[in-house]
Amino acid sequence: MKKRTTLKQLARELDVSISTVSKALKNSPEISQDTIDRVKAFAKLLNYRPNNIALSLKNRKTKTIGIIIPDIVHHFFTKVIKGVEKYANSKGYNVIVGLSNESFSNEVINMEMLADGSIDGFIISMARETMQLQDYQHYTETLNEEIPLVMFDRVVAEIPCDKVTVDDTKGAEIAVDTLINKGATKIAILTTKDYVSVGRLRTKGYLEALKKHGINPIPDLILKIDDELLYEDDHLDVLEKQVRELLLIHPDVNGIFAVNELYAVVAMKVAKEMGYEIPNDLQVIGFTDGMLSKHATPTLSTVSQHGESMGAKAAELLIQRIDERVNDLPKEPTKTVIISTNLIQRGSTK
Amino acid sequence: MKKRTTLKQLARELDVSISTVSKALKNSPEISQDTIDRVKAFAKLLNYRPNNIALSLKNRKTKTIGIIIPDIVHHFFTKVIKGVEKYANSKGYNVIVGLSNESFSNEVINMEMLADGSIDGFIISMARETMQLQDYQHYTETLNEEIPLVMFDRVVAEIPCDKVTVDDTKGAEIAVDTLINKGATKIAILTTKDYVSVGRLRTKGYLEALKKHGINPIPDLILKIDDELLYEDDHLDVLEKQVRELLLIHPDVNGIFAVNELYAVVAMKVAKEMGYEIPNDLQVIGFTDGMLSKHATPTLSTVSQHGESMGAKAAELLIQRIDERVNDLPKEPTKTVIISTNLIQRGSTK
DNA sequence: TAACATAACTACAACGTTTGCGTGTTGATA
DNA sequence: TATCAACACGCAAACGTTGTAGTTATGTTA
Repeated sequence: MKKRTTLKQLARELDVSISTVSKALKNSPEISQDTIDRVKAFAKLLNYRPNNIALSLKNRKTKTIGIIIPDIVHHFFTKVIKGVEKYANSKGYNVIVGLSNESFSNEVINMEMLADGSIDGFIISMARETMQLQDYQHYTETLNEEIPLVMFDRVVAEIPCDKVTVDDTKGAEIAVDTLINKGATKIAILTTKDYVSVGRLRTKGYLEALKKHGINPIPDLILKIDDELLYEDDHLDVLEKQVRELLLIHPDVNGIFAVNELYAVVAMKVAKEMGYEIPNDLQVIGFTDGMLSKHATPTLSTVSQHGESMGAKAAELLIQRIDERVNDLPKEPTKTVIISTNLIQRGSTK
Repeated sequence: MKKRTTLKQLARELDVSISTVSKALKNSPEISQDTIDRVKAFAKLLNYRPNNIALSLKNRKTKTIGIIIPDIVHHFFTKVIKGVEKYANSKGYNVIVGLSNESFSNEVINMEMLADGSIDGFIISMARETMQLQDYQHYTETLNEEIPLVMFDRVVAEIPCDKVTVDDTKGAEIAVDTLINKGATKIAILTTKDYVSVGRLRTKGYLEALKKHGINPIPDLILKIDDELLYEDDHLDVLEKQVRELLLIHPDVNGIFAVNELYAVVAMKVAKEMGYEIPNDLQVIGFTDGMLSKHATPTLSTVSQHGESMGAKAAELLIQRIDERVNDLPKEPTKTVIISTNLIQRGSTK
């Protein structure tokens, strides 16, 4: 295997010491201009590039951050990665991606692989299974090892770390509020089981909006979907069936709020098949502004989560913590940044 | 900054040498069982984990591969990453992601950042700008430094490296063939400018299918869209307008083949607005099987690219090259693996 | 009891950097 | 002609590992 150019090689060939080469390349005043020029010229000739691994070892930092997400085939997470990447790159950091595939053990394994010194800190959104099991040991261990950790979107109060979330409750409330203001009187919600924090919070917002308008919630209209494997193709049928049943029993539903865009799009599809005119007979609002929302028919009104901003913010918080750690600065208390949502109105609402 | 447990610390506290600790942890026969047990117990107590950076430095390999893609907010690339990740992880590799955002300079910068020893090899899909400029110096340099490189999807013949592509021509041909067999007689194609290799190849397949059936291509029906910034929201209007014009001038078009799913979905939207019934008046087939295809109305028939397989294959090829390199094996000639496509028939065709 | 084998360690170099400090050579000063 | 800066550079340690080559004791054999 051909070895890359090293300081040692340059030193040998130029007949000076390694330190001289190193210093020359850094324009150290200790070195004569003459030598500096010679070294630099030769280094360029041999295409010398300092070895980052050696630097990482010496400096005890890798300038790399790890992001662990449940699923990359998911527009929202993809946006977050983009935000993380952008900010991180601007600060000279690289981003290493780990996928948990919603599995607890994958999450643990991935984190362990990276916690061997490969990264300076983590950005994480919990796997579904982790939320179910409520086993957060790997997070606390990471924190114990003083590896900074920032959670986003799917967070949990028990872990004392910086967090970036969306104001799920508020976003949902505004969505439902809008539905009501646009004339919807009987509004269903398509949400997830309660262990998914975002589902729970968005449901809360839904209920609050109803309450504000003096509407009594009807249990039948709250569809808590078991999203296990939902993004695997076949399992959407279950959702379709449930929506169909709901509309059969309550044909006068005229508003639907879905906690993600996929649910919303499926709901629209079923409703259209059943003869509903959207938005005239039935108005729909989703959550998360992805490809589907933009290109569904009709286009879907939705609560935008600003994934990219979330990613950038998470990266910012993390890098702050890393600096704090390496410079032995006093520890700031952990903070939770809430990225505000906004409602994008499109064709599925009046 | 708290430092992690190292061999040195263990050695000091156990009052043995560093080498003894290292060997004990590896069950070396040189070390007495007694000592092995003591060391291991203490190591576990202090939660010792070998420092990967130090290992990377020593072994001159990082067990990390870099993947550079034009855009992560793109279902296809996302699938590829997933495939790469899965395979790489199974071989003990981590994956570090760089985004070029379709920009040449970003691509170069990203590659340079990683070529400092941070990774053992690259998996790349070219940025659009790189294809336009046809400046491949950064690839050849990488190759010169003997850093293995595998290109996928957007590849170019000039670079002597392993490649993974889809049989774009064949896939397109089958799609158009199917359209014809299902009764379409006047078929338009929505494609990209020719510098995008996949666009060019798919157009070729389109032409071949027509030829096979003795249909004369009509230049008007070949829409080469400048996809600069296409995925930025506003710029879809341009596409819409062009499709609309096409259908106004040639209202008897009864088949559309689009080289990606977004074009297909937009075309369907425009056609529906203009009163076409899909698939009765007009049949549509796209390329790339993503979220949009599955959830459009009607659902979109499409040529599936098997992104995940492509990613896995690329990772496999790359890791082979890395092994070849570190073990100084004889160099195999470069190969190009073609992942076959298949047509998924859904609602947009009869 | 001298010679030697064996078990159980330890020392050291190396991977590629950076950096504080030491050192040898100039030329100028007293 | 001693003395002393200033200059230009080299040395060595450190980051955390691993593996090869010693180095001790102890025990065995002739």
